[in-house]
Amino acid sequence: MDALTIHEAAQTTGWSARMLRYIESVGLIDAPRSDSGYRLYGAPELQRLRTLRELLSDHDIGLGEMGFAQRLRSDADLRDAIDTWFAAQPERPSDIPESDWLRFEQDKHERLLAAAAQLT
Amino acid sequence: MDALTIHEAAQTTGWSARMLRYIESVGLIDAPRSDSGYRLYGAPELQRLRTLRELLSDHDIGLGEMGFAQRLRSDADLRDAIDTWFAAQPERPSDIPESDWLRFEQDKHERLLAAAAQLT
DNA sequence: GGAACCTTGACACAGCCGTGGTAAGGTTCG
DNA sequence: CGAACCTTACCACGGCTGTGTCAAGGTTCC
Repeated sequence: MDALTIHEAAQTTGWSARMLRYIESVGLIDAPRSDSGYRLYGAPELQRLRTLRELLSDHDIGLGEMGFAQRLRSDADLRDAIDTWFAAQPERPSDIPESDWLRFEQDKHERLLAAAAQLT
Repeated sequence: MDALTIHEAAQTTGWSARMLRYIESVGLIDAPRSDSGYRLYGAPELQRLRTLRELLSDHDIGLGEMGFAQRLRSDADLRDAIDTWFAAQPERPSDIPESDWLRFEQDKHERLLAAAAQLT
């Protein structure tokens, strides 16, 4: 009983079956497959689907944006290029010094690392 | 001679005047204004416009994505929420351990901090 | 073996995005 | 003062996105 079929998963998560396939095609949530190729949604996938839905509506972003966020985290070159572009204006200093959020980011990553360590 | 008008800036950067205004509306590059409200593009703005163009074509992303990237760096809540969503699947361990890129990120931020320090 | 699922692939369609153009009005400058 | 700029605010339009639906075919199960 711990693996729902696509329509059942749709029902309990509030997505449509079509959207579940779409989400998979975007690369955000891949459901494991049965021997014959049926998608099987277990507890982790259902959880992610629900939190995804929350995340999108809470912050008013779309699947496209999430796809981009994912690309950002898998493509180091892109991440660096964008960071560099935003960081690079030594002239006209902005009202918020760049080093502030950099420091903040680093702190956050330390927090995430600590949290991740506690998961194992 | 160190401030170009919008059409001149368009000419030398390869954008259209229309796009320069659009880029500003997205919040990526705000040109300073003259007393009467004319946009004035100085060397820093021209530089950013050129590198922006490069960035977009090199990585095949659009202004919308850049806008989202900017939102990511200014909205700590959003950043944390997305990071948490991607990080949260202790079940089904992914092939690339999460802590790897976290560590990588932290290293990168240290590099960026060092680079920023050298700018001043 | 047939009903009720699942699969992929395609067509459809509203809505937003990038981009251009134009209109109505202010500014600069010869 | 008139030409040639600039401003904002709209309309237009092709293309991509999100979403639905349908078709053709495989799977499960009573």
